[in-house]
Amino acid sequence: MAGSKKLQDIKVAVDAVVFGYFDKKELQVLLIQRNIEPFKGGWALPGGLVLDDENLDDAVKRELCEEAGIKPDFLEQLYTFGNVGRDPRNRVVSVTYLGLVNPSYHELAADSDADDAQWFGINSLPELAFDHQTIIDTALKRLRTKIQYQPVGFNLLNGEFAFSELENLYKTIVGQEIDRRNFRKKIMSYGLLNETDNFKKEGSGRPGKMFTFNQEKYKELEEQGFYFELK
Amino acid sequence: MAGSKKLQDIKVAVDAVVFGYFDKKELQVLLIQRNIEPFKGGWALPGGLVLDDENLDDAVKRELCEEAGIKPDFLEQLYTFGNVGRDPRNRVVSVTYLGLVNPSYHELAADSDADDAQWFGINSLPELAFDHQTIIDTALKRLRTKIQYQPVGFNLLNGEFAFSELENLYKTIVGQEIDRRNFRKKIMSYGLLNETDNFKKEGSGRPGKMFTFNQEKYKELEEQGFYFELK
DNA sequence: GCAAAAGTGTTAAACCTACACCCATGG
DNA sequence: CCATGGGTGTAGGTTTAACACTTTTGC
Repeated sequence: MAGSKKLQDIKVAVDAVVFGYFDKKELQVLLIQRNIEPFKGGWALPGGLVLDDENLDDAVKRELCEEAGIKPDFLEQLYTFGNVGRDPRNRVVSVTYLGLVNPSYHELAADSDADDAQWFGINSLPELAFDHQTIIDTALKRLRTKIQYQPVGFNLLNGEFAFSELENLYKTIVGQEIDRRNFRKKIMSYGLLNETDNFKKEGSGRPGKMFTFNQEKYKELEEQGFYFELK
Repeated sequence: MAGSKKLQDIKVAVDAVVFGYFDKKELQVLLIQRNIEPFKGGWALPGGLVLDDENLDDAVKRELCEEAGIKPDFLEQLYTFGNVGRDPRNRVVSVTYLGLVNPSYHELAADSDADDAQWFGINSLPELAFDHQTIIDTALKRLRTKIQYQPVGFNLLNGEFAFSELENLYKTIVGQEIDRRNFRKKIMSYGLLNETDNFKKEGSGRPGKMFTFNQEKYKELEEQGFYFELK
């Protein structure tokens, strides 16, 4: 760390790309309508400046809570965007996060000042402020990769889910057909799903068994060098 | 981006973990001896504050050039460390990078103000300033993972290398024995190595053919959805 | 001719892929 | 009884893993 230059004038922000997966259609992204300039009235990722005495992780969590009443089930650092000129006002370096929430957040809470927060389908996003479209692209790419070697998909489902929901989720995220039988065999072979006594009731057709993901067992296996992997 | 709070007082720095691989032993990390407080006289990663009108990537490149006369063959963002208290003076958020250099950097340039830059074996690091040990740990972990699904190892070798050098590199980084025959078959099967007419002269035993890595072909294949992978 | 590293094939096991029919439910 | 989605097995091909001897060179 050198630095003998005048006074650095750079702001540090955090922004989050939070994905949700509701009603078996496309992935959704959480956006906030801006009520200040620049891009006033436009849509942007939730986020904001980091407080002086606040860790980065805490800052994102705070912003998500304040702006949308959301506590993601999964949240990890994505990438730091800091090019000159990405914010027209002054230099802002933004540490971005990738978040995943379960379907209980479909209806955004009426508590909090969340009235300008909204879910948008990944394929029908509005024009976005700053370089936020790039950030979303980066997040999507990461999610697509990550879901193939870490069991993060479960964070987008309810605690209890039918197998077909998992199937649809993977089809949606990876964006291609999967072989139902092979997929089930593979997932089941890891022994990470616990069968419950419940059955999926909504929808037509034969009701499917509900499963839960065994997080503890996964952690255990992981420590022994096990790698979740789909191909 | 909310922010109506007083004035944010956070500095933005970049730091780099640059790895080198020389004389077939352990991986080496580039460290700089600090000549200012805090940790004056101690060892730290190369890096420093970002200039107001400078992109993050440019900032790391500049610092590496200034502090050690090095231009890495491979350089990518690693992680952003920004916890309160990681710098005893004031709040510093550090965007860290992972860099790889080829063996021509073994002797650090006499140009530049590089006299306090030095290579340290990954297993014999001195006490490090700030949270730099954590950063190195993160970088090592990333390198170990990355080398298994992206051909980054070649950036640690000379343009022309013997197969055994590649072998040793993988053994060193992954930290376990590999089957020479299977490894060679696998690598060769990708058709990404060009045979040269040269032979390795140093060392005893039968001289090995020298190869070069075909970067162009790799880029091409990559665009067609090809994934380099070792297992 | 000895020590040191380079070069090379085969076989069994594991894993992946492709593929189609019957089952349980609600209407 | 029909429509809808749930649940299941097998065979062929590909990939991985394990394993040891011959070749070339310098000394």
